[in-house]
Amino acid sequence: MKGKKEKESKRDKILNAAAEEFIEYGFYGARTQRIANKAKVNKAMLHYYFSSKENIYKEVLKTVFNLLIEKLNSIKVDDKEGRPEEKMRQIIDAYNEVFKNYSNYVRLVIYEVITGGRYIQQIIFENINRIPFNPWTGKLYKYFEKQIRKGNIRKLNIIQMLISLISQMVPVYIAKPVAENIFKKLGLDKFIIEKFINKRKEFVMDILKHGIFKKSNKRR
Amino acid sequence: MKGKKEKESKRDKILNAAAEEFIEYGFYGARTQRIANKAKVNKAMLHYYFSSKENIYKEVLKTVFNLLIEKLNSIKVDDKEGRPEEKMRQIIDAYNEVFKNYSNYVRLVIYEVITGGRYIQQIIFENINRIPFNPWTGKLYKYFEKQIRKGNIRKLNIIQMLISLISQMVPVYIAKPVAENIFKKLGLDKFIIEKFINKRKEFVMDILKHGIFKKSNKRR
DNA sequence: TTATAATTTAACCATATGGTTAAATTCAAT
DNA sequence: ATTGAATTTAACCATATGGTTAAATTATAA
Repeated sequence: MKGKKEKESKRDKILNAAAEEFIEYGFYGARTQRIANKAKVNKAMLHYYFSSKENIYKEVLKTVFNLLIEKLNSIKVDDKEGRPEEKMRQIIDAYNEVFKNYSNYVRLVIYEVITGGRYIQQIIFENINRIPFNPWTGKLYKYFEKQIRKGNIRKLNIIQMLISLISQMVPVYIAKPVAENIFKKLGLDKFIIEKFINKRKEFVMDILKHGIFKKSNKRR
Repeated sequence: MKGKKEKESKRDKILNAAAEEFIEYGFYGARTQRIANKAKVNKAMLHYYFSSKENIYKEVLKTVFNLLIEKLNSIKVDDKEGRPEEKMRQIIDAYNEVFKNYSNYVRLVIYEVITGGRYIQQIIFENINRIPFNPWTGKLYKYFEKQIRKGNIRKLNIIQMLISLISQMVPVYIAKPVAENIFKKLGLDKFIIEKFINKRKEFVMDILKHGIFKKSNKRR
């Protein structure tokens, strides 16, 4: 999970193996023996390093969360340069890239949320200030706040807008395997899906361009 | 799961109990003994009616899928009446109502998709013609196709647009419990979440109004 | 090299698990 | 009331499960 230069520690091997297992089976369906097999360790090592299956899951979630937040936070939203529209494009590109490259981790976060989110809510609570779209300190939030103040985008609820931005991008990566199998069953070329997904960010940009920017900012 | 007038059959009791169990624990984490307890039947009855845990899951998924599709298909998209913008509002209202009222079933579908979708892909394949947004026979698809032809909305990819429409509405219902717990931990009133969610469809309508309708169709 | 700490192992544990089976019970038709 | 079919039950099964433990092995420091 961390691409460190030195040999992967046993603890990290376990975490990586566990992440795979939780992504595929969820917490309740994950099996400690399978995790041990994947990590090529004796099952008791899981308990030596983590004490319980639950602790492994918590640690995996924390690690996944930290990685995703780090990636999302590495996106520059400094408004000193670039037209607002161009900046929006960069944000969409960058976010899309994260969701695309880490779709398995996104999958795990979604699993956690749909099964009640008891663990991730604590993680979010403890890291609320690191989240780029939190309405108190989030740098992405502040960026859009400023654009509204400057008159570049319409006055609207920023959180609602950010939910729209993110929620339009995520599903295609999550549903891709299913869509491809269905296309296969329909005798269609799954290459169509790839093309469709590659167009997704452009479509989202198009909708948001028309949807939130003031008219004078738009290039037809 | 089916609100029939007569007393709920034992088979249906099992399906309802199983749906609850699968929603909470997923397929792999669900336990047949718990399903039996929830349904107030002896565990062997699950096998008498359904043969295996897998068959129960398939049947639950099929039933959930059928119900959701039925609800989504009951929405009139006849374009003989009402302005396109008003019609869009009705579609958003109606879809929002389905996602809100059946958020647990949506949760299960999402679970199935993120864990590989092996069962639901077959269900979708077999019912492709009933899906309102399928690009060959879907009535929602055809509706938007016509609006584009009539010049009421911009020329755009309809599937991309429908993904945008749906994907903007679903997450708030899925994340609601988690968000409420986080707000609670932050000492904030969870009533804010309820208000926020109630505004969601209006926001989605606003974005799509600006985002897809041609200029002469818009009321500022 | 030795002693200690850290890591790892193999065996174990009590219980859980999806599924099976034969007997008991209930239902429906005559 | 009787018979056969359908349903239900209690017990069972072989294996799986998360976790425990003491011994063995390895690593580290002096």
